Amino acid sequence: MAKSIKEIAQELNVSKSTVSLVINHKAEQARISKELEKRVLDYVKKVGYKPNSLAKSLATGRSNTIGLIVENIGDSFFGPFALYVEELLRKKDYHVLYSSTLGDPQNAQDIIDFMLEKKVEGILLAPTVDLEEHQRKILEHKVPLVVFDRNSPEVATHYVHIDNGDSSLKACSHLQSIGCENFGLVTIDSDQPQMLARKNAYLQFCEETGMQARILHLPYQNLRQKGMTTLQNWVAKNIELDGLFFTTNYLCILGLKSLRTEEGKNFDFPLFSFDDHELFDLLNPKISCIRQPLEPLAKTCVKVLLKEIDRGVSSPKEYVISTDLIKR
Amino acid sequence: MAKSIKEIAQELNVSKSTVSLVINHKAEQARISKELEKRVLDYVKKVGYKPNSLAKSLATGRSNTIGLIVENIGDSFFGPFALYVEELLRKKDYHVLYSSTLGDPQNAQDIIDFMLEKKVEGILLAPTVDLEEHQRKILEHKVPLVVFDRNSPEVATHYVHIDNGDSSLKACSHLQSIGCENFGLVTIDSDQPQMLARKNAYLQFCEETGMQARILHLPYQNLRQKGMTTLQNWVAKNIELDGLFFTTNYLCILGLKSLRTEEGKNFDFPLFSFDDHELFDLLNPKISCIRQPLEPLAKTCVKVLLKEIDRGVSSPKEYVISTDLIKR
DNA sequence: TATTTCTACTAAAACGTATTAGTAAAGATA
DNA sequence: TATCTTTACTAATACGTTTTAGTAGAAATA
Repeated sequence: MAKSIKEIAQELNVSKSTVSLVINHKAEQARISKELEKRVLDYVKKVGYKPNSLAKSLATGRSNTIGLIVENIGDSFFGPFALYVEELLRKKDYHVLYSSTLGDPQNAQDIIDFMLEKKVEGILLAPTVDLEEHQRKILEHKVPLVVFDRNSPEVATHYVHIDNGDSSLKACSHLQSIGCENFGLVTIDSDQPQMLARKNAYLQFCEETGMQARILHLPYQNLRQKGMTTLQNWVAKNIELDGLFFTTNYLCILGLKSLRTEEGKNFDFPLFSFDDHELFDLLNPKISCIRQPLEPLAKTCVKVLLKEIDRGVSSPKEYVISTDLIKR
Repeated sequence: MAKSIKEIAQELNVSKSTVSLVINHKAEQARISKELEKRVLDYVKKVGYKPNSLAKSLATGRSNTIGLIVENIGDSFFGPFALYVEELLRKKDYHVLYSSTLGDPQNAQDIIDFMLEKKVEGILLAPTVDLEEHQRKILEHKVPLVVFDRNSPEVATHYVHIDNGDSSLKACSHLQSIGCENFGLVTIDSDQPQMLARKNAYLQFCEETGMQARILHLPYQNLRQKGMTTLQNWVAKNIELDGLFFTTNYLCILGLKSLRTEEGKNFDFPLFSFDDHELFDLLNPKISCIRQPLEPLAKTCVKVLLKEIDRGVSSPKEYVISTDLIKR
């Protein structure tokens, strides 16, 4: 059914080269006559020719595809982010090959290998732990790489991210401004730099204001199982708490769920989330948050990556996107 | 940097065939001696050979990739669904090429063409309007196709879906059982079969119970702009309403947002959503819903598609997944 | 010893495309 | 008319792999 250039050439009694040149709009430059050009074009249209892009990529060395590697395409940050990326790249005639690592380095390795084998022209990566070596591998293959959201400082790459420290300070100030004098921080037991930055800003705020720091580290592994009771116990123990600052939206959701569980013991202090969520403005009490502006984030990632692809790999830079404080 | 089989062969003073056969674990079958096999294997490992999967696919006709086409990878149904699909296929050594149509047939056409050109081995499609022709095209190319969630009845394909009518009846009965005697239906102005099925079940329920049918059709286009006020006016006009049944979760969210807007006029009747949402159990009043079991849905889609790929295209069948009624 | 069988490989073709060097025929130049 | 240009193409090679048919030499058979 699907005809190849070879077949078309035979059926038209011309050479493969002619057909290929015409199809790729190089008829003029190759001095193909207008008549023949039209004959080929018409026939190509008639039989509904579709190029085999594998062969094409093999011959040209270009795949017009970029890889997007995230932790979880199903979550409320990466999903919409991926959509923006796809939209932006569609306009530039690129396609996106996405994949989720689920935080598993083995998955990440497989995905990266797969993408390199597929000859993606560039990779957009939100790294999880222990990915330094893979990043190096990508760079060794001369494949442009842009890292976003998280970063492993040991490998120098282009890095697009929000200002975690500054945003975190904004959050603290907001909580203070609405009357919280003893709010705690709930974060994840992980040394991801963005998490550390958020925590450190909180600590800095404590130091500057003299507020006592109260920090809960929830386990990164099996958060679902242990997280809720740990949080409940912690809140029960620290009765002087009058506000909670969650360093991610999924932690905040977990907080909402666990603090609601014991019907009578509803908390009655403000919650603040780093990262927005579709329904935060519907909840009671309303959740204020830091919102990562997805579109600017995606735009910057795409712009930087495309530039790398166009002009070749350049020396790594950092790109900081500022966040919005959403008061509710 | 990246060596090819050809280079490796030269450097080892053997033929390309030998290297290829060894790499593909066909050394024994091709009577390559153990010693040579080891020599090749060692060298291949040493130089970190990675096959060029474009060339491989071109030669074998297999891409080990399947396409997943949804409306919006960023939404709370398709995102997590996609993750399940990816996980399931990863186990079978397949990779997923996803893409979002955003409901635009032109996008859909481009995406399908792209996927066919990339020689995906099968396609999983949640069709939007006017996709009949594309589905035909896919089938013409002899590419296995499984349609899910929505369906255009004009083209016969494998179709995995939930039982919309039955689920809708369950929803109605539930609302009745908790005391609603005059609940209305809020749906979308679209002739997608699954929406019609949900509506028709409601009508059937009305007929059987004698309840007066009250249906609001919100515009599919620019829902965001017009939806809220339309809904507000409708609810204000129909004062006898004592419950609302939304045919999708995004309509329910819209409902929550618009009915909350006028602070004083909070509604005080139950809402029911077709499709769950991560935060529905946190809202007040709690939202009961029909939940589409994502995992069984994904499992069935993948199973059917892989079977088609394995055994060749077979005559279309329907697969119905039953839903869960979540009472809150 | 002449023939067959086995061993351990390799040569060659194929997948479908892009690209560059080459060429035959016609036209222009001197 | 002999040479140079231009026109309008095509042949050949390359991309990196898989696969099948083939082959030289050794071993076994008769």
